[in-house]
Amino acid sequence: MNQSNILENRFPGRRAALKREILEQALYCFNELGLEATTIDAIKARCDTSVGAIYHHFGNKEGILSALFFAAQDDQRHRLEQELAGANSLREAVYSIIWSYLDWVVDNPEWARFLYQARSPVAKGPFQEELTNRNIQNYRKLKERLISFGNDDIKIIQPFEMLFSLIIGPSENYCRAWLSGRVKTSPQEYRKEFAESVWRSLQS
Amino acid sequence: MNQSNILENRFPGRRAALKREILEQALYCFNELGLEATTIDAIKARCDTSVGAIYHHFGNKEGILSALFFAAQDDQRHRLEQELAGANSLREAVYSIIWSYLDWVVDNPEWARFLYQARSPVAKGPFQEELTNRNIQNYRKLKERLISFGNDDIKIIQPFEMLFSLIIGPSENYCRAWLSGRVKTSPQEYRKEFAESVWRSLQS
DNA sequence: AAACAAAACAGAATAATATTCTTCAACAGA
DNA sequence: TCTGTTGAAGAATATTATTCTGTTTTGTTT
Repeated sequence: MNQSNILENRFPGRRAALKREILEQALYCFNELGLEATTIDAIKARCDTSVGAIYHHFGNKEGILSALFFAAQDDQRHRLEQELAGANSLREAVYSIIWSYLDWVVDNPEWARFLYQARSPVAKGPFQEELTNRNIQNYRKLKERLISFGNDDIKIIQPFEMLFSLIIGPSENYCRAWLSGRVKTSPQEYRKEFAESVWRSLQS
Repeated sequence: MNQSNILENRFPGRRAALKREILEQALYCFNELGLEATTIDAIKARCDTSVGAIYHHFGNKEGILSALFFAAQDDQRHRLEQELAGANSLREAVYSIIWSYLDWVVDNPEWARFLYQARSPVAKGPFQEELTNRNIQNYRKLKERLISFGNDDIKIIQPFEMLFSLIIGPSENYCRAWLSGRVKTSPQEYRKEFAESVWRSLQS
């Protein structure tokens, strides 16, 4: 049972019920068994439907993968934009990015886990271009938002392409470790420390 | 053609020639086509051998994947240990970790690319336990090495499990972006900036 | 060198899995 | 009600992974 409503937001209505069900069970299978080890048959069995229905909705296995991936990514980005909208300085913006990221992962661990492992396959599959476009788009928007605050209150010495890695890198690495069980403490416990550390790292 | 000798180090000698060849071509296929899209037949065709030979050497597709993965990981760790051995302070140690990481990725881009995308599958497959053990081992060793310098010259406020993410997170994120083509500038150009930024982030 | 055992290799046969195709049912709009 | 469109089922097919059996090469022992 998924407490979040990522699927309901993206595929609303009664008629999409089976579509959502397939995606939900596929998400479970992918996370539990791994991408390659998950068979259409396994998904079919878990939601008690037919191969015909699955292929009707998604075309092929990659279609399921991509649908899940983009749903998750959009939800994550949506959260980011909400948080970022309230920021009134570069410092607040950096904090927003980090906190919204950590919060989202903690709120949607299964989706986050999937997002990490599905990126490479999606990046190579038939949705390659769509993914690239989205990334460029998101990247540009974020850049403009950050630049909008100006550099006055603090000198940001790093080039921009590096800046993004400095901001999100530590949180991302920790979340991966947490989702894989390598570390036990919830990322949320370190919210403050992550944001402050990053902010320190940005001072010239 | 691979200029590095990761394979020759790990599977030396004349008799392992085909084994190395299979791995090299498999690496190429996995990176080019993706893990799932790579078929045994495609690998077979590229090194002009038989399915029998492939299965004799690796058991199954996951066997190939895992052999490549552990070869790469060991080489990367080896480089880290070499660099780390020369460090005389916590500051130098942090620099060593970051620099050896960036250098290794730049020297072995194909291997690095593979390492990122193969982690999840290997972590779930039959070598799950071996991977976990190695990680625990490496993690412990690194921790002890860092602790050996003492906290005297600088206060490290973060808990240790978080510390590792602060050190390697930014570099890792940037390398992923670089290997996927999202950013163009070589990680090596930012060697200094990455290390200095991280060191700043660690000051209390 | 001859004999033997073990490993390397080849390729046909089989099994597992993804995908297509044909058919029928539910449903929305005229 | 009729009609075209979408949803769904499951048998049939195609693709791919894996097994199995036999042959060759290699290394070792006598």
